[in-house]
Amino acid sequence: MKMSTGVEWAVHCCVVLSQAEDPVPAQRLAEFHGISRTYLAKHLQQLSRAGLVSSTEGRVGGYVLTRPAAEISVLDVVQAIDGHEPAFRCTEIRQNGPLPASPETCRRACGVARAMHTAEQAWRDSLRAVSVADLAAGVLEDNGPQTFDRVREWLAT
Amino acid sequence: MKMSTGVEWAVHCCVVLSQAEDPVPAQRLAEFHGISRTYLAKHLQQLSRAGLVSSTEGRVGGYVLTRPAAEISVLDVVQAIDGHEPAFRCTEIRQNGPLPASPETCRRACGVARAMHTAEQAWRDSLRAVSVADLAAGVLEDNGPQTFDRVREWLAT
DNA sequence: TCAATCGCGGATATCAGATGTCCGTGTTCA
DNA sequence: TGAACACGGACATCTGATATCCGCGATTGA
Ligand code: SF4
Ligand code: SF4
Repeated sequence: MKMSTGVEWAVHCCVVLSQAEDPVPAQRLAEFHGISRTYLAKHLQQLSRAGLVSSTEGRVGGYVLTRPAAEISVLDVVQAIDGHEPAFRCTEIRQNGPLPASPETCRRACGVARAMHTAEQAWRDSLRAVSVADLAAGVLEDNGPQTFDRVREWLAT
Repeated sequence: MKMSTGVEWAVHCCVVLSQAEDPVPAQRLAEFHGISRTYLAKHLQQLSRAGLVSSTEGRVGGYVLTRPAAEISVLDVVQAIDGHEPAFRCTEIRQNGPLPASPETCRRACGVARAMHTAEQAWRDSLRAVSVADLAAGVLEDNGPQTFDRVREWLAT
């Protein structure tokens, strides 16, 4: 049970993008976070395909959020990077062995699968309740009010 | 984000064990579910180390639950197999780059990590609310009242 | 027009962990 | 004493995550 580390990168990038007024190239986002440029590019493309960010090509291109940060939940970012596959995947072992469950009882998920899916639903609900804007506010609280001014200043360099 | 498939095996084994009156050898549990004997043995050892089942060696050995099924939650089984590591692991990328966060602000987890951990807590709470006994009751409901009689009969073979 | 900068997608390499097997040891019981 | 069993370690294998690279097309400013 491990989440892709790219999720952390993507979330941080979204927070930064929420504070930038111009498109930010992947190059810049990568060096700001001290991470691999080429690999981050892959994840930004995933965000793009998910419709969370939009890209502009060419000389002064880069990435911009497509919606206000308050309308982008952490769940959106997580699912854009990590996919929509549930963590628990039923192998239907109840259909194996000397006493297999009958096909008609297998039409709906068994109790085990139901419990797992309910738990994952609770997890998703919790992540959906937090937006990128909330996170940005948290950063200000933790690092001081001028934090994003410094970020914008560095991005303009 | 993927849970070990051994979790499904382990949960099913616990349900079966909750209905057996004698110790059940790994061999038998494996063929009942149509899965690998040697690999399942590994997982049963993990359950044993976690204190969920107890093993008796020797000629008529096997596995028995150490507690009533109602006192074993699905979370217990999941953590015994999958470990206690959180799915989200902070890499502290806020300390990288041209504007690193100061060491004292990094003493506590940032907003991103807090949101992730809260969500995982909700997931654990949901799994903790379901016991192996609950699952066994669900099986009876899905597969008919004589299901476990047939299971016990086969185990006695 | 031309060169530099940028996003995009595919191919590829690398690596860690999950999955699965095997064997030697010790233990119990018929 | 031998058969059946649990246990742990040492492997082998396979999958997916991680990471890099290259060629392409788009855009912009010199
Ligand atoms: S009992 Fe549930 S988890 Fe197990 S094989 Fe059946 S549907 Fe899948
Ligand atoms: S912002 Fe949170 S998740 Fe990101 S590096 Fe800092 S502590 Fe880790």
